[in-house]
Amino acid sequence: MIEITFPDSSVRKYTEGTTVFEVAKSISEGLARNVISAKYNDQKVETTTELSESGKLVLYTWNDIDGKQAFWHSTAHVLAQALEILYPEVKLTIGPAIEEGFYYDADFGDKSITEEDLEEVEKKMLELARQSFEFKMRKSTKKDALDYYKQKNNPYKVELIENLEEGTITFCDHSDFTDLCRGGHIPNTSIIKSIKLLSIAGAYWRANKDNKQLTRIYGISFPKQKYLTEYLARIEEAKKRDHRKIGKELKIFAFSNKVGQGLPLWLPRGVVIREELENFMRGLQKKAGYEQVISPHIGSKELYETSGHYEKYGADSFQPIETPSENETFLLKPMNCPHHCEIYKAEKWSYKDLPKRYAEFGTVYRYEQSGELHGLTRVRGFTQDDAHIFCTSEQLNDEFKKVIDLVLYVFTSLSFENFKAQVSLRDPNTPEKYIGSEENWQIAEQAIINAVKEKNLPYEIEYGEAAFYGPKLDFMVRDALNREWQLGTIQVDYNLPERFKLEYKGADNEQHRPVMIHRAPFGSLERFIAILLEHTVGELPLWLAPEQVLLIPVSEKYEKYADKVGDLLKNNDIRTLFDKRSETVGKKIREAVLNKYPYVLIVGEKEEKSNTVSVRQYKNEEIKTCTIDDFVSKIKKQITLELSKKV
RNA sequence: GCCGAUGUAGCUCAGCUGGCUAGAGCAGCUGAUUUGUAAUCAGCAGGUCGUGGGUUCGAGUCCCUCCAUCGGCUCCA
Repeated sequence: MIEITFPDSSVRKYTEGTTVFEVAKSISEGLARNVISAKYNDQKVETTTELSESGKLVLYTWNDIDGKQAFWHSTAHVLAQALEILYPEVKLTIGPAIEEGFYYDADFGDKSITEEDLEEVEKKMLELARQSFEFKMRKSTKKDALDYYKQKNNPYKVELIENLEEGTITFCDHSDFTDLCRGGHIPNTSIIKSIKLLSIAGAYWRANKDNKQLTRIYGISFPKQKYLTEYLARIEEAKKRDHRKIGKELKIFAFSNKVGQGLPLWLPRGVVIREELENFMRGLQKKAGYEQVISPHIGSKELYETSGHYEKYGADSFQPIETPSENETFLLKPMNCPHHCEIYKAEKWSYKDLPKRYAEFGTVYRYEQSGELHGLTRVRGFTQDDAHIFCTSEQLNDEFKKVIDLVLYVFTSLSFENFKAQVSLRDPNTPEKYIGSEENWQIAEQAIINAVKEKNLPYEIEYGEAAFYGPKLDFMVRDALNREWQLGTIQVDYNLPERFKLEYKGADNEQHRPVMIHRAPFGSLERFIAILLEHTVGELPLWLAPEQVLLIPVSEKYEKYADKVGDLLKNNDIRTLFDKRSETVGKKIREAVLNKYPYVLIVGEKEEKSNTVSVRQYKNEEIKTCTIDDFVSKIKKQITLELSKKV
């Protein structure tokens, strides 16, 4: 007999060799029907796996992430099988489950697969799935495995196997198809009811661009047709809130081939949003003891040689700007920090002066690879809400926490709740990628971890994601299509102060080196606004709306009164638009709704007589009538409320 | 940069396997209408069919180049 412990810590006894499925059945028939995968002693197992020793068992159904992963990974096997049938020459590589769905990377040789071919593959997959093949794991010796793939002329699998330990090599069979696999499958193919192959992409073998590029086929599958329909509907819905679409519709930004790719043009309505956000940030920073500075868009090559950026990124950046004078070279600034270091150096400082906090909405230029550009979230010219804090080591922890508070305040004010903190540390295996001493790195990394812990911020640690000059804390947010983007960032830097020989006079009358904190709560205004547009579907809070009020007179006769109302609103700094066109009220309202104006005011005979306005709020068909003064104070109150959300 | 797809009017799109002067809706302009809470009517104008080359009697349609965009990969200060 063996003892099996379940997640609720209950223990049951079974005879040796009982399968996972039978265990599920002993609990309930329903569970047995739905169990599709399991973990035994933290190892992925199949439902057919026989349990031969006591241990901890976790059963998974479709509703568990691990269940879905097994489901999708199993579907990848079916995809591979279909590919082998339809393209006998194909060389299979790997096919894992991903966050949503699965992919399979394959080498099709000279043949190129297009999206039109996917339909046929999909059909074949469904045809195979319906035949209810069981997934069965089989052990193999290293030699047999190598022989099998050598005979199949598949160098990729051979490479994979060569890196595996003897005794750990398993295959998964279903139907007459077999694939090298470590396990984690559903019982059989028949529970895959619907499959959608989504797209084709190139992907390098082992994610190394020096290797051959393989064809990657992405797909997703479900145990019910209904789930696929819902999934596709959700994707469609997400596309509607894509900031590129909203930005065009609401005339917020544009791109022009003539100006250049990745260089956004801000339209007047977009500029209102930007300026409001900038003013908001300026206000917060002023309160928090920051000082605004301004630096030019270019800097001499020497500046970046001092900072170390030239050596590190010079070749992959916008190339140097030459002048009529010889030996005079400038670079477009890829970041503001070197300039701010020089601002710090413009004066001599005592420990009593620190921390110095220099803030600037600094526009920087980075030569991103063309394939990587993406709307406003990945561009070649953008404006950071940048600031650099120069402080003593003793002040570091405190300053870092203050910055976290600021970032959290900003996020909360804009109703971003779905973000996560990522602590980015060095990749311990490639120390040569980073500049600065080991000791300083350790101090900096510890400072971040301490601050995050003290703030009770949920976080995860990513090794190898640090900047080359220091570790960082990033705030990650997902876009409408579930892609993850970095917004706010806080970075500790011991290196630039060293390189620029920054100093302050300590209480001991000796010169000391300050610590530098880089931080940008928005990250960049471009990316922040992009995510904000998706987050709000373009329905911005009142304080950010490019136009807050649209005025519609019922007919020409009431334009005079409308003008009076408009003047009053404008005198109160309420952004007001007046629709004087000779169109019907119905049409004007329709357009106002499409443009997502927060308030529409309609004025006619009634209103003129009583000195009132008819108020129609966005997404609210209920019409309210109030005096102009009441309306003005209502708007002001709403904006104050929006801006004073508490963390 | 790499793999794959796409590119027709300001916007959204139609244009079958190559065949009259390339179409529609919205936006725009002109006129009529003076409107009470999601589209008033009529007329007009607007396109070197992304770019450059080629095949053909004939190219928006077929082939190649380049550019841009989209989905990924790689990269990311």
